[in-house]
Amino acid sequence: MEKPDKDKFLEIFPFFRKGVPNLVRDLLACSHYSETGANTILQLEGQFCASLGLMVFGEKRIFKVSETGREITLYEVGKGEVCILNATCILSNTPCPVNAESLTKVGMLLLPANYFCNLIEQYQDLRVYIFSLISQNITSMMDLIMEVVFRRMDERLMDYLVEKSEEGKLFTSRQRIARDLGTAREVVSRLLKDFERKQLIILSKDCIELLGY
Amino acid sequence: MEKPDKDKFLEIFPFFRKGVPNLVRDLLACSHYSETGANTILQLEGQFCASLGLMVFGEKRIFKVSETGREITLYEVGKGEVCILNATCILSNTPCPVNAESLTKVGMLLLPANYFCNLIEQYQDLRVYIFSLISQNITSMMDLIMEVVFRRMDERLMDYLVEKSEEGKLFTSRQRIARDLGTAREVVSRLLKDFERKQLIILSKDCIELLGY
DNA sequence: GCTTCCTTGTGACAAAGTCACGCCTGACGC
DNA sequence: GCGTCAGGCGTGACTTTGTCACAAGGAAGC
Repeated sequence: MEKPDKDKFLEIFPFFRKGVPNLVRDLLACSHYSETGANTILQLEGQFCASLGLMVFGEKRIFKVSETGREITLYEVGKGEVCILNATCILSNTPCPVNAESLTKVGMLLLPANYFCNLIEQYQDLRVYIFSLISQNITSMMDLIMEVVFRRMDERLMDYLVEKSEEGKLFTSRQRIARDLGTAREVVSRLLKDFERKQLIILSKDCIELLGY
Repeated sequence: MEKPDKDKFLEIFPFFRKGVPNLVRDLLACSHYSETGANTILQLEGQFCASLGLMVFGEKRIFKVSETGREITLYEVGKGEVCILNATCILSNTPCPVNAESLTKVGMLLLPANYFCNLIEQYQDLRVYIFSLISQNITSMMDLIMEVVFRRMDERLMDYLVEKSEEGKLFTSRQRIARDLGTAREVVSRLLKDFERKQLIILSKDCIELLGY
């Protein structure tokens, strides 16, 4: 795939349709296009962000790692989205507090940090866009805190299965599920077996099948 | 106490010293001053924020409540600070996702939502201020998630005791500690007794005394 | 064939949350 | 004085969750 033109860009980022056309022109003029394979580290905790990544296609996950190696996925960023921590780190000139990893092959428009700072000063539309992203993100952070502090793991796991499955089927390793939920692989295994015993799911090689589907 | 004048305001919010003087003038002109007693609910989850509260003195805590009644304190806001969720909710016109409660008697400058939106469009200094608040806050949310997901409660409790105590002494109920940490009262009791057994603290009526002090 | 890496299963144990119960104390009204 | 009521606290039993050590299986590469 090539760097998107203006029409293609507006198709992917429909938010900018309502704004002034110059913003899109400048965004495209200042950024360059880059693709990366699946399962590649895109950002390490503690590093400064060189540029803002506007996702053209694919998905990446934003996550934290504990000292003991356990992980938790904070959120995922997909087509037509921007990682809000990426934006705030650039705007506040602070190092990035999280890691990022591509889940699929990804294509991004990379807007260098200083251009992004200029554009956000210049265009009210862009400020509104970023603010709305921030508020959504903070709210989702709150929800995540609620999840991990107050909810039981079996509920969280079942929600995860329902959300991530397609047509009642999910082909994700327990390891990966544990990493997303912020728990241990053993816990996921245990709970999945409980679910099977309660006839909520069927476990077969590489596949978790939801019976309620 | 009365509504602060310009000098008093700059003493409390030194950030605005470097900015244009008109911003402070407008901030003061548009806001009114209000005081509230200790332990009073200032904001309920789900309600829209009528105005931005600039803390002149006192402290409030921002917290979440679970269905079962357990609580966790997300952060506290003190003199010279602004609650960032308050700001983002106004700017994104979304209902507030958290509760707020005064811990002491508090005095706030209340800047009505629409004035705040106007001022932030008008003054770059104010935008920079809010952005820096947001990035700090998001980072502190990340830290909180790391805490609750990855760290053990005894470590978190000991950190809490050290941070909150003055001259090695703390006069906080176990109930309140549990509410701050997002755990149950019984857990706090149990751990404090462990600490005492290990000769890390001395428990007496109403007081927790740190021995390492 | 072999090694290497990733994933999984298991049982035992430790840490943390839940629940039911009862005690104490201070505030309030009578 | 007295009763009562709410809030804080302590306890033990139990469940849920995280940790650890160990073993086994499968896929990929050589």
